[in-house]
Amino acid sequence: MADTGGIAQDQLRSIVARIERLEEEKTVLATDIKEVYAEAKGNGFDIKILRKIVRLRKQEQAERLEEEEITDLYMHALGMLTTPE
Amino acid sequence: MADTGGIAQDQLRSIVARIERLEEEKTVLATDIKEVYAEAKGNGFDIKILRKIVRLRKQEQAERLEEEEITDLYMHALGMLTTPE
Amino acid sequence: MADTGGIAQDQLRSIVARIERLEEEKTVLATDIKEVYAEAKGNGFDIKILRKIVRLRKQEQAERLEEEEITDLYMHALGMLTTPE
Amino acid sequence: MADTGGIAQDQLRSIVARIERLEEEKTVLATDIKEVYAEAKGNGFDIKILRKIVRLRKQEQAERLEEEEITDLYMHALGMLTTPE
DNA sequence: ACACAAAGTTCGCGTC
DNA sequence: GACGCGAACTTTGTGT
Repeated sequence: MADTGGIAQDQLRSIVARIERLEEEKTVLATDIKEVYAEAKGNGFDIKILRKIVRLRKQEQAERLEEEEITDLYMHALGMLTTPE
Repeated sequence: MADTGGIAQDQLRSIVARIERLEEEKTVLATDIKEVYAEAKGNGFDIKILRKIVRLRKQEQAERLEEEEITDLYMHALGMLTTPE
Repeated sequence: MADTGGIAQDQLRSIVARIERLEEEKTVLATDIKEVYAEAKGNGFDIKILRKIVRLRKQEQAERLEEEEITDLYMHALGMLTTPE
Repeated sequence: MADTGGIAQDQLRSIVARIERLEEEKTVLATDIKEVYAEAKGNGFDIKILRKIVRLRKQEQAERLEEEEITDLYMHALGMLTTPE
């Protein structure tokens, strides 16, 4: 990495390129999502409610995962498991 | 949409499913990006600096686009271009 | 606000002072919370689990509020209420 | 703590209650701070700049404390002070 | 103004 | 007991 004239620069370029590529794809998806909402609105759905439904479903899933986690945590605390794999 | 017993529900399901699918993909990309940063860190790069580089490049690109836009605008104003189709 | 030599400066001082005062109090509370965790650890409790319990309880409360909200939203959407007050 | 049927549960309840109480107060303060910013904005101040001012002042204070600490350290090392407190 | 997403900072733990 | 790592919390910026 101290070799600033050599391999490090190539590595840096590669890293930046990969990140930019991924971020670009992410932006595309964000756009797609917006379009779905817009289309739904065109079909008479209320975007605000749609967003809330999506959010609620995400929360419910998160809650489920969280509960599993805490169960695992307790089981470990009680010595019922040795290590998380 | 008032037809709550029929097609609207199917539509709603479809919309929510599409959004959730896209958001999931977006999450995957966010994870991938984090992994690239983590890998870079493992190779001795400073994540904070990497983020700054990426941010700067995005800004520069935005500025370049901005300039192109303004240039186009002027050229149109001067009658040097016809309207873009 | 353009009157930089006069009232605006006093206002600015007052604003900054109020914020700093509040942040100081906030920091004190954060310290207190840490101390409770530390004390609990001294009594054989697992900090990680404690944090998770607290988080979970907060989520559950948030979920309850969220559901009420969405209920209201639907009722409005169905024309059962006129305006949110 | 292994006495899950007895005192530990009371202790746990007490711990969680204390934390939740403190966090609630902390939330109130956070809200108050936001309100001060909002009010300032209403009086024509730029929130972003205000935040920067507050941040800078905090840094400066931290630096001052740091210097005092180092000074104390040196003075101790030179035997110019006895141990504090 | 509110909620979401991203970034930065801090904290707790395992290791040496 | 100090240091680094990984995770959690906080804060900042953005979009609706």
